[in-house]
Amino acid sequence: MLRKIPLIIIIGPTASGKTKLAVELAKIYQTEVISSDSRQIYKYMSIGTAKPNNEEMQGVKHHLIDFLEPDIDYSAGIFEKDAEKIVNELHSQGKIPIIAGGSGLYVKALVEGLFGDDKSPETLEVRNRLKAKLSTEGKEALYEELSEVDPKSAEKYSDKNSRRIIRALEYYYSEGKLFSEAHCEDTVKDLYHPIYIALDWDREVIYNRINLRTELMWKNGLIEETEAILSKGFDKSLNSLNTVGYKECIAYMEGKWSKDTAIEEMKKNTRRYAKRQLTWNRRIENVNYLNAEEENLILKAETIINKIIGERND
RNA sequence: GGUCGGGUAGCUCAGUUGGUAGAGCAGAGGACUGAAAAUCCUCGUGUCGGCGGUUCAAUUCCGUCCCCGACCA
Repeated sequence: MLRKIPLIIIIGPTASGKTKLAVELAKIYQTEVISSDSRQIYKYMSIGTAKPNNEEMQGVKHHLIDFLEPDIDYSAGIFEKDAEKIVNELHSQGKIPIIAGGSGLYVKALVEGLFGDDKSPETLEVRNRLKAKLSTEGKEALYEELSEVDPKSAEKYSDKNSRRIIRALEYYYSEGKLFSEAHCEDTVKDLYHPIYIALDWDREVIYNRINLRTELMWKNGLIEETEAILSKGFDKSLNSLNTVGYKECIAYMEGKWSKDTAIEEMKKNTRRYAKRQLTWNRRIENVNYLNAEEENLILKAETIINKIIGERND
């Protein structure tokens, strides 16, 4: 019987200390870290994404960090493939992979898998067509189209979130299958045994950490970093730059906001991001919550992990 | 000490010709399978500064006290 591969997965809102805990655990288990962060993948975006530097990594190898130019598109699907490969490599070396990062969908894609094939050029074409329709005819028209094609998906996306509508339509047109039907099929991969460790802070405390970290980012050169990225010729409309921190910094650089306003907006948007992460994480089952303010945090995490690994019989 | 403004949601304020109140922001809850640091939905009860008085009824009118601001001494 093939055993499932254990994965240590560190979750928690932004600024909760995931990176640090991941590094400490990697040292203990003599393993490596796979980042599940949709923005730390990009080169040059370091201060604004709180990408760990050499000192913070303490010699622990980090994968899927700092390896793409900001104009390269990436996605949960590509992440799944990339991460899977590294997981297998580490596992074959007898190492337990540690996954740490803020992008919940990426983690889900890795652990549970995604249905459908890779994004084909054809899919992109369909998406562009749908985006064009959105801007000329509006989201009501798109929603109507989805209601006709796939009423079940339309019901699910009754909030008329145009991103979701486009995705459901794009899936149907490029795969020839209803998005809602694909959803019903069993897509859970069941290859892995995820061990979730969540860093839990009082709301007020994590918000304070976010506020302080934001101030620090500006002090440590967020403006210079953003300037450098733009002067390399990367356009501000790139998805990679549609990111908390860079958006506000660009608004400041363009004179739309004062520096103070930009900083306050960045704090607020980071807080909201953290809140969304918390909402997402609440739906994950079998999460081991650790009070991040407690003493011996690392030891506690280690105890939990050892217990689970010792008990598992898959 | 005197005069004039103010004191209403966490903040900034609106309002009630007397029938116990509502915006913006902040915040909260939620959705979300290839853009996810993205994208989208929902949510406003608070001793209307305290205590008295008038009134069927006061947050609203009157008195008084407290607090904040400006000006005058």
